[in-house]
Amino acid sequence: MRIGELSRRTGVPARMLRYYEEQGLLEPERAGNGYRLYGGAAVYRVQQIRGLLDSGLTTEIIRRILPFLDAGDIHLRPQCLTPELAELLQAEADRITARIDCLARNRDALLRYLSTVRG
Amino acid sequence: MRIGELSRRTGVPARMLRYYEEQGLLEPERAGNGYRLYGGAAVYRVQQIRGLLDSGLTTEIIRRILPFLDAGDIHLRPQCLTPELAELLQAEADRITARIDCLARNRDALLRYLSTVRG
DNA sequence: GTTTGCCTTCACACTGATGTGAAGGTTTCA
DNA sequence: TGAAACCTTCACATCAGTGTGAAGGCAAAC
Repeated sequence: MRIGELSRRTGVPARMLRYYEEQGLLEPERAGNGYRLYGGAAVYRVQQIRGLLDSGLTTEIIRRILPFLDAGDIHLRPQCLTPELAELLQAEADRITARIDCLARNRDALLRYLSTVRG
Repeated sequence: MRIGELSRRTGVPARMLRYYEEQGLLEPERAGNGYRLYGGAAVYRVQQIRGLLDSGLTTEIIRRILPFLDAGDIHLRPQCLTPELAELLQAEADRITARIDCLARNRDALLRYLSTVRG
């Protein structure tokens, strides 16, 4: 699909799809006329990017961990994982866990208040 | 305590503590000479603010939900909760849940990859 | 063949969170 | 009395993510 359809299907402005590409998060094919061409998987990919951005990750962090988030097959060879990279991924996972804990704690407090007051 | 000590104890630059105050997230007392004076609870409060900011909330959202996050007592009277406010709090709780789901999904994928490759 | 609706790149503006530093007041200590 | 270490306000800069629009190419439809 072209950029307009992807934009419509994800609700993300075409401007941002180009920006995410510039940041190395999307790599669409190009048609002969220069138009960007996205596969169906791009819809999920874009939603994933937006969710992570909205949860406080930067495009730089997302770019680094993105190859390992859908790791079905290709990256499974151990030589892809240098010790430094493993450490980075583990550190990011830990930061994400800290975010989850913080969010869960505060959301629960919010819901507790709501249910108490609502009676 | 004064701003320097709070900064030291939280690791947050004094500059940002003043900014959070400007945004309505902190309300320190003032000494006769104009110095800001924080109570001990400010340490936790600041860490809470930082955690939420790092998880994608804005100072504006934090300001709105903050009074209800520590709701031990004061705000428990139902007349504090207009239907509009309840809706807003519920909507924010839902957004937070969406963030948690997104983060957990991607963190789990990351950890799955790590444990597979590490063997 | 011109209009219409896509698409392209490029540039400039804005916003929120943050860094940096100037200019000056207060307290403490040598 | 003066230096050192606090504090104050104010202003200007930076950075990432986003909005907006200009100038122009391509393609389908009338």
